[in-house]
Formats: sequence, structure tokens, C-alpha cells
Amino acid sequence: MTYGSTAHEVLAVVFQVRGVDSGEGQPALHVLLWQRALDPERGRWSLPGGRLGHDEDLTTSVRRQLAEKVDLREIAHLEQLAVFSDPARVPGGRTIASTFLGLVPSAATPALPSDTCWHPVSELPEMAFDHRPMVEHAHTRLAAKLSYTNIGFALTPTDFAISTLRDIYCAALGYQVDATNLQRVLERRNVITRTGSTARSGRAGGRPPALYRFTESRYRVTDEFAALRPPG
Amino acid sequence: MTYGSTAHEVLAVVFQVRGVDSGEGQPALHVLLWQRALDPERGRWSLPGGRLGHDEDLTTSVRRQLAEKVDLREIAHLEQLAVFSDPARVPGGRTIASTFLGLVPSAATPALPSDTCWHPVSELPEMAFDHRPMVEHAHTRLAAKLSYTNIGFALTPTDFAISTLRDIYCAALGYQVDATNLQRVLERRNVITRTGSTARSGRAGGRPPALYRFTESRYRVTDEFAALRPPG
DNA sequence: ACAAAAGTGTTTCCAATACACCCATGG
DNA sequence: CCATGGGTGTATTGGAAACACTTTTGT
Repeated sequence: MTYGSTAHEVLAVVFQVRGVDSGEGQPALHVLLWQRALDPERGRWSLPGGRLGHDEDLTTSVRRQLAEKVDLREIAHLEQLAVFSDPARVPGGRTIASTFLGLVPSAATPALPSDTCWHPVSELPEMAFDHRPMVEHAHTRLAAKLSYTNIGFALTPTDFAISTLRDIYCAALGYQVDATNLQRVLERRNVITRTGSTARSGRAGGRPPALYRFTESRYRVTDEFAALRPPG
Repeated sequence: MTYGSTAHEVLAVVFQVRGVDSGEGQPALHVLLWQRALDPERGRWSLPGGRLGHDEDLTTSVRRQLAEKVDLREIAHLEQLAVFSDPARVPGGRTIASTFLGLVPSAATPALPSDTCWHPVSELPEMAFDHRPMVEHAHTRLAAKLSYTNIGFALTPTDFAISTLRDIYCAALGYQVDATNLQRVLERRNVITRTGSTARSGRAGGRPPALYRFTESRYRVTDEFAALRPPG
């Protein structure tokens, strides 16, 4: 068995639901990509990230590399996902990629470098290397976790109306979610709490919505057992 | 930012439920460990694995390295888990570890090298480096997945009685599971199927148990949505 | 007054649990 | 015939979905 030199990179799939409360069309889930200026794969779109530094662990590295693209404070959740290790996944020297899921709240409007922008996940551009399956995998994980964790806190503004929350869940899940049931599921699990205040009515009138916020802004599993839960 | 040389290793947390149908005591979840003969950490117990080869992906590497410890055909399920990347996690050169979850059916009795044996997860020995948290993490993942996937197929013999299945679930989960409910949950989800045949009664008599098998012996999520499932 | 949006009440459904009871075998 | 373990029937629970209806605002 030979052990050639192996580089290690981190790549982040950073999602944001964009177009909330804009009044124009439905909000949609977007992913942060930058366009390659040089070969290989010039012109194609890449996930932010880069080579792991000598003295950092993976999470530190992702945070450092994302700081070039978006303000760190905007990233409300960051979590390790799968490793992509095909020896031929990128040309040149062998590089193993650890992928991360990053979430940015809807309200945030980070300044972006000129080569970087948000793309709707429903219509991804031509992507470099194996970055497209990475986005798809991250999207699958996000959708699954919305159903049994409080991960929504990382996609929403601090305070929000239930209808806004519904729009965000719809965009991230890709199907219609009923606002009433969403409210009750999350209230029952004590994931969201009423703030007590209300927002203004929209342009077309209507009752002013009560504002909610996530009870905790730390990732937590809220429904661990689909079945076979411990007795009692 | 400096990029020193970085090695990459794979480590497998291989579980088996041992002591099923032995008549002696309760079966227990065991993990496969080998004892280090040399420094560093001489005498402590390690997870099987080793350095990633130049031309293999992670899964190939784990399979290759496990082949030295157990027969490949005995490993019914193998899946990537977390990466451990603390720069100081092992002495010497920097080494990133990708961990895997491996499962061996109860009936299998693989021949083991002399430095290798099964240890009950409930009383782990002194372990080398950061291997203990790796075992704990893998155990947590296994327990969670037993509740919403068909992953049990990789822990059981091909054909089994429900009471045997219950013993295996109890050992892996660490709490009591009701055989009746286990049967119905898995039948409803079409995870297990009756074979039509029955086993013999045990030494103390009793009705002969019907035999079941897992409908599919490929990993599958059987209860994707804890809540917020798509309409319809 | 009316439309629009938010929120509540109520019904239905179904998976999962709990437990009582029946079945088949060995000794 | 009875102890032992296996299997079935059935009631209860509780979370989630579906939907009708009420409340509160702007125009």
C-alpha cells in the first residue's frame, strides 16, 4: 500500500431563504457560490472553502474561509456533513473534501465579494467538480432536520410571524406547509415562544400577526424517537 | 496560513450483539478493539483502521483494513460517521480521522487476530487517543437509526424469532423493548416479513416461535418525517 | 361594509403503546 | 396438567393533519 501526499479541503454549503416579506413572488432557498476565474473549470461555480490549515481543525477552517465570503456573525449554524474522498474527484494532487452545512438567517444581508452570489437551489448553475451532489446532500439533510430538530432558528430572523416562518419552511422543504399546524407542532415541542408583541399589518390590511422567536438558539434534537422510545 | 503535511486515517467502530440465544445472561452490544503492542499508548485499546492509501476512497480503505481483523462477508453494514480533526488528537504528525460505523450480525463468529477481541460497550477498557468518544458517538447514531431505519438487518441472523430480535434491540438500545410492539411497528412499516417456517421450542418448552427476516438487506430510511410530512 | 390576513376550535386519523387473553409445546 | 414462552385482540393515548370558523386590521 502506497501513501502519496494528500491534501484536505473543507467546503461549505451555505443556505439562506431569500425573498421573505418582499411581497414579490415566493421566497426560495439559495446557496452561496463563487465563480471560478481560472482553470480548471473556469467559469463554473464552486462552494466556498479551501485548504485546511496546518494548525486548525475542520470547523475552525470553515469559519476562517467563510469569513472571506460572509460575515461570521451571519452564520447561525454550522455542522459537519459527509466526506468526499474519490481519489479522482479533482484534477491535480489528491484532495479529500469535508463538507459542511451552514445556515444564514433570512434577515441577514451580508456583503459579498464580486465573484460570489446566491443561487436558487432549484436552478443551480454549471458547477465545478463534485460540488453539485454536495449541495443536494446538504439540502436533503436540512430538510430532514427541519422535521425533528429546532434547526429553523438558524434560518429565521430573531422575531418573526408564523406566516413568515411558514414561508421559510416551505422554501427549505420544497412543499407546502400549513401555518396552523406548523405553529402547533413547534409550540407543543416548546421550540418557539410568543414574544408578546405584534407586528404591523401588511399593505393589504389584515390582522396584525403575533411575533414569535425560537426558544433556544442552539441546535437541539426535539423529537429523537420516531418509534421504539424508552418505556414510560 | 501554512499547510503542513497531513495524514488521513480511517477508523471503524464495529458493533456486534453477542450472547444471543446462549441461555446465559442477557446479550450485550460489543465493539471490536485491538490492543496496542507498541508506544505510544502501549497496552491501550484501539479501533481497527489505519492510514488511507493513495488510490482508495474512504470506504474502500475501511473495507481493506477491516479485512485484516474480520472476514469482509461478515460486515453487513458500513457507513461514514464524523471526522475528528483536532490538530493534536494524536502525537507525531498531524492525522485526521474519518470514523465509520460497521455492523456484524449476531450469528457471525469471525476469526480474530490474537491482539483483537470484542468488548462490551457498557464497560470499555482504557482506550487510546480519542477513540472512546468515537465509540460513544457511533453508539448514539446506531441507537437513533434503529428507530427510523431498517438498520437492524445488519445486526440479526438472516432468520430470527421476534424474541431474539427484541434481545438484539434491547442490547443495542440499552433499554427494554416490548416484543409485541416491536413486531407490529416493523411489520407495519414492512421492514420484516414472516418466512412461514417456525423454530423449535427452547429447553423449557413453550410455543415454537415463527421465524421472520428483514424484507430488505439494504439500508433504508423507513420513517423519514417525524413531523411536517408532505401533504397527502 | 368588505377583503385580507391571523389565529382558534374542532374533528379526524393513525401510529404507537399497554395490557389482557389465547395458543402450542416440553416436562 | 401446568409452567413456559409465543402470539393475537383490543383499548387507550397522543401527536399531527385537515378544515371550518372567528378575530382584527386596512381600505
